[in-house]
Amino acid sequence: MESAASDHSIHNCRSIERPLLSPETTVDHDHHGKRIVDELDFFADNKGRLMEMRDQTVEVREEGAHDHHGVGQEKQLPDVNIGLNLLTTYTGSDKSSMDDGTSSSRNMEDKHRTNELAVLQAELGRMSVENQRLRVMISQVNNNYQALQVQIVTLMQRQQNQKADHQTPEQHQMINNGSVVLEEKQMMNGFNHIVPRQFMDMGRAEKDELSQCSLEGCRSQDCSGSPPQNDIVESMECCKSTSHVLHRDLSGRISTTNGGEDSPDQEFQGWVPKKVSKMMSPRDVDQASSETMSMIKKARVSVRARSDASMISDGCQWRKYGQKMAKGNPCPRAYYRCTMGTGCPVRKQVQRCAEDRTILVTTYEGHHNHPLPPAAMAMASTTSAAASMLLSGSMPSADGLISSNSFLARSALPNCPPSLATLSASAPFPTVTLDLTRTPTSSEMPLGQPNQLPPSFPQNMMSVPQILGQALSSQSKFSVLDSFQGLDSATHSLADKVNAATAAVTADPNFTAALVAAITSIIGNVHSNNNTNNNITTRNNSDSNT
DNA sequence: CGTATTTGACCTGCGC
DNA sequence: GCGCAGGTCAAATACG
Repeated sequence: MESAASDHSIHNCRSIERPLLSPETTVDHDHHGKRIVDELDFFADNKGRLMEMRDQTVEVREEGAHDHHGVGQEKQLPDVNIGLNLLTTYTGSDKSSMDDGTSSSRNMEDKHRTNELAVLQAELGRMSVENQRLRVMISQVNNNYQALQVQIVTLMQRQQNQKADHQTPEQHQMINNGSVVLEEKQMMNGFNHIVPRQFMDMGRAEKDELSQCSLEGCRSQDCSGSPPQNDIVESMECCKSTSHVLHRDLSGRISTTNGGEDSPDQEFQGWVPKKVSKMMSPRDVDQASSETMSMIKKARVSVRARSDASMISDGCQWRKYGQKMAKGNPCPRAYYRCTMGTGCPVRKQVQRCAEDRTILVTTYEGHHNHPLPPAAMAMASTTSAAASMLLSGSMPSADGLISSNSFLARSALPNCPPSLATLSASAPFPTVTLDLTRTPTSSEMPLGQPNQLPPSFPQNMMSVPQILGQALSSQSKFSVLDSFQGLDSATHSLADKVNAATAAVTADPNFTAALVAAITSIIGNVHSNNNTNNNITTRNNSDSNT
């Protein structure tokens, strides 16, 4: 009976999706030759704007550089210069041959153009100053971030030393095992590179640490049935084990003794086969579930966007592994997993809104354990930061439990309009919802930014990096820090600077996409390109040299 | 033939 | 304990 209804519903929904798969619809092929059916390119508009902005930024910087040397405008502004020379030549050499009547009018025209030129020059000068100010701000942000990073590394090393001093005999035995020693070495070798990623993936790191622990637990205790992991997974797990130290120490919550180290919660094992969890003893499972599920929730980031496409393109490769009818929604929910990295734990659910089927709801869960292409960096960093923020806010601090709702609402997304980003810590999973189907009102726009976004979808998508950049790249990260460490003053001042920089950036929508994407990339992937923040300037410098 | 998708079955958690 | 719903698995199928 129900199945008949479900089938009917499925059929109905397919009738919605089928046209998208019809020959006249776009069936895309990415560079890997894999088929991507009718995706909405989430950052296509953004990318285009990024390219535009890059060019514009280069121009501004060139002008600004000349401006600082006090050089005249003729060299630096060839376009304007051409007009000026033409005017000068024209009014000078041909003046005698000109009719008197036309001559006076041309003089007026020349004066008018000269005034226009002066206005333009003043505008350029103002833009140059603004540009310089933004560069200084970004530089300050980067410096402060690096300083914090150093503190984190120092803290991690200190805690790791303490951990080594207090290792249980079991752990000593594990480390004496050859493979584990190798992992430890790899971990330490990649230490400096891992830190920023861990910093971003703190929320997931907690899950990952558990998966790592569960795997190690299998190796050390039930090695007989443990399936061999490939090298990639091994190395990734090494990274996770480092984050394990970081997060446990910072949160001060996860027990370092006996079963806590081996908590085999299947919920956090990424794509480890179920066989692994089944090999856990019931005692371990119980202990793990009691320890982890009581304090950890699965953080999710949900994005609502209007789209006729069956899936939004976020730069990652996804493989569909299931589809299910959800209660209360006639449209089926599709389940995807990331296939860009081996054993990547990231999943996403795609479902159309029951009330408005033009709205596509994409829910991300987990953090990528592999390098991401630039196109995927923005969304991945966003979801990572949002999930981390959510977990950090819902996790207890040293002073006690932080109310996730109030804490997050006030500190995590202070610049994000409530209508665009909402936080929910309700069961079963805490979720950040970014509603891209709405346009913020002027009163909702952060930092007094005027509402310049028409409600049409492509324009609306421009709000994504704004929201993400403001709310997640800056604020959420610091809220994570605040909840973990006693770096309040430093981080608050840093947050203030980021706020100021963000305010300056968002004041000019033309800069928003490029700068926010850059900042997001910096925060999300500092370890791989620690000078990414300088890329804006260095690249422009190199461009200006060419 | 290899890979991706589909889809029914199965597992798990939760409420009653 | 039972049923429901969400989530995942894996064999079957489709596709290039």
